[in-house]
Amino acid sequence: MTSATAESLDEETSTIADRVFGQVRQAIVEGQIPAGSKLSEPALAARYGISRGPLREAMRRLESTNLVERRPNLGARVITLSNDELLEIYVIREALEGMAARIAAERMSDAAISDLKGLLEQHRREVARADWQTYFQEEGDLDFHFRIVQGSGNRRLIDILCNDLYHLARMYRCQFGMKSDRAADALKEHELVADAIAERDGELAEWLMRRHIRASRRAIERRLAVER
Amino acid sequence: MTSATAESLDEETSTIADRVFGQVRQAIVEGQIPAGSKLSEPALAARYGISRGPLREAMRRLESTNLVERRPNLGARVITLSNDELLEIYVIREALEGMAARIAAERMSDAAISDLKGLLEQHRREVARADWQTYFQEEGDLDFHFRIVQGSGNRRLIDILCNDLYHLARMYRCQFGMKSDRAADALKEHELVADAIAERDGELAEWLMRRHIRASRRAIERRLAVER
DNA sequence: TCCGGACCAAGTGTCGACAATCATGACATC
DNA sequence: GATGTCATGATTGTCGACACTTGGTCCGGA
Repeated sequence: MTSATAESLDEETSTIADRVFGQVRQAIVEGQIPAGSKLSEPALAARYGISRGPLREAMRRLESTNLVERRPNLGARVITLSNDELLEIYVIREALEGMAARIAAERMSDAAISDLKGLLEQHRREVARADWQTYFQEEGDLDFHFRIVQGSGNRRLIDILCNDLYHLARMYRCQFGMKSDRAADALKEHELVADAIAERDGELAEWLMRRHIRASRRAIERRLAVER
Repeated sequence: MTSATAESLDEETSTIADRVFGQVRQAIVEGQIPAGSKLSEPALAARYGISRGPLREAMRRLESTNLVERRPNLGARVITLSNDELLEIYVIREALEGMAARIAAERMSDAAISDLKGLLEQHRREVARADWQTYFQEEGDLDFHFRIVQGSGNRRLIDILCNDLYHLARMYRCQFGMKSDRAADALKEHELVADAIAERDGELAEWLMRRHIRASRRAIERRLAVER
C-alpha cells in the first residue's frame, strides 16, 4: 500500500516540518482526519510532539498542495470534497496524462515497457480471480498511471500529477468506498494504452489515455447522479 | 503591467508572510534577485523588515511554486533556468491550455468572448504600429492566454497555470530578452483560437491552441539552438 | 422575548533566542 | 607540497512567549 507515491519512503528526513508534512498528508488522504474538519495548530503540534513553527510550515505546504484551505486569522480546514472539484481533477488528468502517454510512447525505455506489461499481466490475474479485491485493483490503477507519467520523463509533469492530483484522487477513493464496477473495462483500456506505447504510437496512446480517463470520469458522474 | 497575475492586488493582505511571498516572488520573476543566487534568511528578513518566522513560510510557498529550491540545512536558492525545463513547461502548457480552450469554447459567456475579441483588436493595433514594443505584445500574449484559462472555469486548472506556470514563463521572459520575431504570427494564431471559441467549436479550439503553443515552443528551440 | 454592545477566551500571527548543522579557513602531519 | 583534521563562524532548524484578531457569550435595554 501507498506504493505509488513519490517520495513515500522519506522517513528520517532531516527536517521535522517535512516529516510531519508527510504524516499529516497521509492522515488526511486516508481519512483519519475527516474532511472539512478544523486543523488546530496547538492540537496538531501536541499530537505530533513538535512546536508550532515547523507545523505551520507543514501547513503551508499542505495548503499549496490543495489539501487544506487557510484563511487568515481563521485557521486551516481540511478541504471539503465537492463533486465538481473531483470532476475538475479528472479533466486535468485527461489533459496531462494524455500528454504523458504521448511522450512516454516516444521516450520510454524498452525495459520500462516490459515492466509495464508485466504489471498489467499481474493485474489481469488479480481481476480474474478476485472480484472482492477491487481495492487492490484500484491501487494498481494508480500504479499503472504512475508508471506512464514517470515514463514521460517530464519532471514538472511528474510533480504535478504525483505530488498533487494523485493524493487528491486517493483521498476521494478513501472517502467514499469507490466500489468500481469498471475494473475489467479499465484493465482492458490500460492494455490498449500499453500496446500503443509499445508500438511507439504517441498519437494513439494519447487518444486512448484520454478516452480512458474520460470513461472513468463518466462512471463517476453516473454514480454521483444515482446517489443524489 | 503585471496585469495578468492572479491575486495581484493583494496589498494589505492581513498576514505578513503572504505579502512578502508576493514581493519576493515578484523580485525573483523580474530578475531583481538573480537566478541561482542563494536566499539567506537573515538577509531577506532584514531587507523586508520582518522576522524569520513569516519569511520561512513565504519560502515554503515559493518552494511549492517551484521558484526556489531548498535543501535541508543548506538553504534556499533561486531556481536556475535550464533550457530543458523551459521546454517542459511548454509541453504542459500545450496540454493544459488546449483543454482550457476546449472547455472555454463550451462554457465561456458571450460577453467574455466579446471582451476577448476586443483585446485582440487592441493587440492588432499595437502590433501594426509598433515593432519595438514587443514587450507589451508579450505581456498581451499572457493576457490572452490568461483569459482563455479563466474562461474554462476550472478552478484547479486556473490555479496551476496562473499561479505557477505563468510566473515561470514571465521569469524566463525577463531573464533572457525574449525578443519575439513571432508577434505577428502569434497574433494571427490567437485570432484563430478566438474564432473557434466564438463558434463554440471546442475540438478545433483545442487543436489550434495546442498548435499555437507548440509553435511557440519550436521558436524557442530554434533560438536556443542558434545561441548555442 | 429579542436585539445590541461589551467582555472574555481561544487561537492565530509574529518575534526573539537557543541548539544543531554545515561551510570555510588555518594548522599539523605525511 | 599535498592532504587530512580541527576549530571557528555563520546559517538553518526549532522552540517558547507575546500581541492581535476572531468568535462566542453574557448582560442590559427596548
